[in-house]
Amino acid sequence: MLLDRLAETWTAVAATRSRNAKRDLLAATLADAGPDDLEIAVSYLGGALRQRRTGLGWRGLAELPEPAATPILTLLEVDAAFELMAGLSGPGSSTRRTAVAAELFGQATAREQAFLRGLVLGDLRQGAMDALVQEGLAKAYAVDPAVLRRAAMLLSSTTEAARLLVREGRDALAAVGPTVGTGVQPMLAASAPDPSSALAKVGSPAYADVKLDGIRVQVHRLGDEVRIFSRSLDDITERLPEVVEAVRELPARELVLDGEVLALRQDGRPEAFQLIAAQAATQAAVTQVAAADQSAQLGTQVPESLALRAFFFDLLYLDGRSLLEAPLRDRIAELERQLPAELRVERALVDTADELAAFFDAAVARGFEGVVVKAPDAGYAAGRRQASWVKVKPRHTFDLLVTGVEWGYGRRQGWLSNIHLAARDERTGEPVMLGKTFKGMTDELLRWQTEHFSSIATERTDHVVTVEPTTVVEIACDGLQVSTRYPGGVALRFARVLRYRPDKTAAEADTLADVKRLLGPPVEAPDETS
DNA sequence: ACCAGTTGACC
DNA sequence: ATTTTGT
DNA sequence: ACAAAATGGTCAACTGGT
Repeated sequence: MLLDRLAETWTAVAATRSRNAKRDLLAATLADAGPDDLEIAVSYLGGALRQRRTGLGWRGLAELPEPAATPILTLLEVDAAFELMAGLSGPGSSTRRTAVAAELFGQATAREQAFLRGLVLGDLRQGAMDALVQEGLAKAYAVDPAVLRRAAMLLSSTTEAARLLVREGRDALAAVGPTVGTGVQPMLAASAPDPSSALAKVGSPAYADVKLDGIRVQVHRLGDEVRIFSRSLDDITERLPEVVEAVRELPARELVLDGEVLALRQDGRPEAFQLIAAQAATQAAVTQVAAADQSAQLGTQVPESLALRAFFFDLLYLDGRSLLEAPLRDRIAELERQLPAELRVERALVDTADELAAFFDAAVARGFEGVVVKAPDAGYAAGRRQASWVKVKPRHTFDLLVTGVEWGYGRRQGWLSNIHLAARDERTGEPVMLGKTFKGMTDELLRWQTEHFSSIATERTDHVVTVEPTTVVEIACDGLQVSTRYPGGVALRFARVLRYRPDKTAAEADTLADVKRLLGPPVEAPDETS
């Protein structure tokens, strides 16, 4: 199949808002793809290359060669080119990658170049992604969409489901079960603003799990072989040797566990997410030892490595038996039989909103992120964000100044969208930037912002309109994080707009000191000798 | 030996 | 990650 | 009820250049 066929489909899919029409367009193209093309077509129409990383990004695509006049590229050729780029590493690889990319894009027509660009950047904007491609594929092959979706979730991707479907047929799809060693799409949680609405969504009684702010992991064990997958099903086994060891010591031979990895301090409170994530992103212990040796010789400091531990909250597979369809209460019972308490997330079974609120308050007081409220009867809905799991986190609010706004893209084109947020410096009164947000804005608010901020603009560039720092906006966030980018040394985490405060003047906005109170009482500064 | 820019992954 | 919009 | 888009911040790895 020619790449042009997918580029054409992409244009057509983007042109309609009807999901059914999108599905039919996708189905027509997928029905025409041969067995060798199907996986690539499924992946590309879903907006993704088959390679997880190619080393190409927006910078690498900044200058493209003249487009070709006629389409000649085949899917196999394109996939091979990206495969080549993905495999390049070491000195000279960057130059080589640029050359390969230039050759590929030089053979592409203008429309194909735009399509490829969207694939590389994950920026297709056609109003259809993985889920709609599944529907299209199901229609093209006349299989039950629910069967296809389930297979995709259990096989880790729609591409894998497509491969199985085209090679082994419909029956093989229906027979798919969870397999030790193949990542299952993790179940996600909906969210609620407070404990009582969470309980209202889930129903009672409900389980309340302490929500840990770390790295989501799915751990597979088959005998001595242990594999750890991240939320996106990346294999991160090499980065978490302590977790491998802990799981190897369990009595069960075959396991698929769902949990969170983090580090606790001496006092039992969790380390900051930033430290945990940094540790988890660091390659194998061998490298760390080497780095420590090296820095010892140089007399420099290497940050002390954190002891990462896994805390599990679900069990999906045990010794030949899938537990995906089993109700949570049964999965929990089995989890408690198989794992010692030190490896489990703390949880309670609650009946009332008051009990839940007390559990939530206690968890937050101990430094944890919040709670996840779960329906005892629900099965494990792989890959879905259902009301059977609902997370709740404390919400903090500040009144901040808007110092600038950025022009939006895509459906926000032509509107001033992303706003720059600042607190007042308590001494000088000058705004200190703490981050940006585009969240919480309705279309109506976007219209208002565009008009309002245009009227108080002091400076304009291509992307950013600087404004007089007089507008006060009420912002919600999950907390603060240490920042080297922003001058106050902190940035807002998950900031979103609640409402504008036309009733407040700039002088009434919160100060940097007000915001920093969220960090808790200031820590004794260690003696800094250099 | 170190720095800066880019990419990719986590939340 | 969160939120809004549209089917 | 679900899917998609729009865009946030941080960190480590990697590469090329000084």
